[in-house]
Amino acid sequence: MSLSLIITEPENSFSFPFFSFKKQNKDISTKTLRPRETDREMGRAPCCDKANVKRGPWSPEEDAKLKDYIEKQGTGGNWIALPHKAGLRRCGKSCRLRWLNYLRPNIRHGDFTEEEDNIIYSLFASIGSRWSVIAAHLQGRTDNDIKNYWNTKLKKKLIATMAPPPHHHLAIATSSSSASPSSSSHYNMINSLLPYNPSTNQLLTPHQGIMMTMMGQQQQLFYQEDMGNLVNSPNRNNLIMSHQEDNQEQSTNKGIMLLSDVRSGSSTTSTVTRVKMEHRDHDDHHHHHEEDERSMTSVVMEDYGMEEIKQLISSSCTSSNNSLWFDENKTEDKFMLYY
DNA sequence: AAGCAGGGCAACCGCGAGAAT
DNA sequence: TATTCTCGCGGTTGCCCTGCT
Repeated sequence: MSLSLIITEPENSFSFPFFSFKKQNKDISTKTLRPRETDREMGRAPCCDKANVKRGPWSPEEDAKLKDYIEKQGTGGNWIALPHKAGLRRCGKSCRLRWLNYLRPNIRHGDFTEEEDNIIYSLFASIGSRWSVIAAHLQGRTDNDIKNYWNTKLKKKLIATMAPPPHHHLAIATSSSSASPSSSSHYNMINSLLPYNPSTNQLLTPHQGIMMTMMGQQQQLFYQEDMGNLVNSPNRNNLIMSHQEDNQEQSTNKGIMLLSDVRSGSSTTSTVTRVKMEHRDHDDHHHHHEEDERSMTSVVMEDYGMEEIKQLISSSCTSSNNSLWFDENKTEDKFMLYY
């Protein structure tokens, strides 16, 4: 049994509908040359003279000064120099924050509508806590506002309206099944959860899925199985896909299929990974799955590109229990099939 | 009325990334 | 190419207000 699942990842970020994360730059060879390290060693000069700048709440006079200056002169593309020019004893970052979150025109505060709630739910489910992106979808709202609203109200609202998950959870970790490990990135997502509603034996909608993610409970163990690699080359436009004959009961045949691309020169390698769920209180299932993993066979599907694979899987989603999610915000050829 | 606890929110902090030099 | 500067982001902090005892 493997609790880790590695997804090949060609870009710098990766998001699932229920959690997202940024790829951290762990390249030691370049990291040692990064400005951050150099700055730290040398003692980075602060962006402003902390001793001579005012901190804390803004007074109406300061607000007026800042607003007046920006409306007349603009920011000039330099927030650091702005407070001096505007006659303010404030840090440039503080000015920027004040302007963006409070003073700029058409800002709205408080009284989030039901529609806005739903947008936040939906976007949080698909991209996670990228508040600036979420804010971009809500006219007049700032990322700070949404973040505060989420942390203080929406989260509680969700918890209050949804029952805690009784039995099932999906703990997902990353693992690699890539045929080209040199181009792979490994992500550790052990604490993340995938959506699944045990009472209906179905995966959850994005809205519902947030709840599971937020609960932070991992009462169940799940495992992943490798489904092999898809190889899609312009020169050899075949797909080689390992698959497994699944003769398990329908009730256990629930999970998530992850497809992701790794481009290497003219060819693209796509990793296919299926994550399945199991009942912790049924260890027999657990062993049964392990046996199944060994019975993988290979087939060749001619003339399928990534788009065709998507369509193929899409067209196979005839059951209402299935859903296919593409990452609308990313450009990678990556999607998930819930089944 | 005073003290305390919790919630809400504005502001701060530190970091990564990209632009500029 | 290496270094520095600046911006923008998300997480965190801390103040203030409100309600409860």
